[in-house]
Amino acid sequence: MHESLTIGQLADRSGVAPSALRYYERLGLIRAERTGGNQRRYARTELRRVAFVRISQQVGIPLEEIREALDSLPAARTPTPDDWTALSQAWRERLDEKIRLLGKLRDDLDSCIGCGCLSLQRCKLNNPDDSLAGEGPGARLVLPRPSA
Amino acid sequence: MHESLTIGQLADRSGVAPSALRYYERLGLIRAERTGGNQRRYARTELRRVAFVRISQQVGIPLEEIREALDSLPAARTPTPDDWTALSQAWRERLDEKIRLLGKLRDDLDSCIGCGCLSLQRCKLNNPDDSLAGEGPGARLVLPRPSA
DNA sequence: CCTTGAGTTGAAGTGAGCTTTAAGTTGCAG
DNA sequence: CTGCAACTTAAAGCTCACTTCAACTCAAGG
Repeated sequence: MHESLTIGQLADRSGVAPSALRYYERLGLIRAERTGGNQRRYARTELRRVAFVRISQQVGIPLEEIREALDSLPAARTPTPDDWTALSQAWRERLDEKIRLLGKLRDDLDSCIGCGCLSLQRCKLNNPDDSLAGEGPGARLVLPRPSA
Repeated sequence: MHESLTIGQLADRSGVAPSALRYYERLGLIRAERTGGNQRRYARTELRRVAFVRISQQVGIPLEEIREALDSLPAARTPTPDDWTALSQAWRERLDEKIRLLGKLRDDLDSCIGCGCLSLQRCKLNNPDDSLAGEGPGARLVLPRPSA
């Protein structure tokens, strides 16, 4: 038991529930071999994939986009650290941008809340170009969402 | 027509859909008077409440918590700028914390993705104490969510 | 061999935050 | 006073990211 992991072991090691792991597999985020009895067996490298998924979620990236990113990893060989680093580079830019926007929100917060402006429309806090928008789930047309 | 606003006018000015405004009202986030014909009429100060709701959402605060915060505003008189500033102070702390955590995530990202660690459990990126967790919607036990 | 815990599936449920729909009422411009 | 856009409601629908359930099957220790 150190070549491959059962779903329970992967769950314990990753901190992600088995049901979530099965869900991720359905979405194509991770993959598993099967035993003769149809049970999942995970290569240890899947642990890294799961880690990447969780980190990406914390950056506020939806699973579908994470899947697209993971699809860019070489399928033939086991991804090298360099592959992973390349992948995380784009995320890092999003992270930087998010941090920048939150900083702006913070700087604007007191002045805008305390000011006389009653219009979100003109308010710099609601400027679409500066929006932190377009994050998560839910059924909306255009609007922002909470995030990590 | 500059004493009170119709729902359409508030929607236009706030950038929030009428359906969302009605939803906010059901949750107790905003209030409206009614005309003889049962249509909503909003005081201009409601614009500020809507602004506060949207800003708070960008900070990653769920509507229920936003409601609790808004409930702390004086009901009797129209809230002063000072009232709003006091209210936003707590949010500002959350914002600072969020920014700090995202910064840490960013600093750890390359090193952890590039490193040999395969365990989210021990990895500083997944340390519960450092978690960006507990954000948004969805049915989960413990886990983080995307955010602004 | 037998029991028991761990794993399997598909389908349905959950929760946040809305939107959409249906069926009707109001308000104001012409 | 008529016509039409804007409003009203309750209920149902939607997305995301999962969890829970029911009904099994598998794997391994005693």
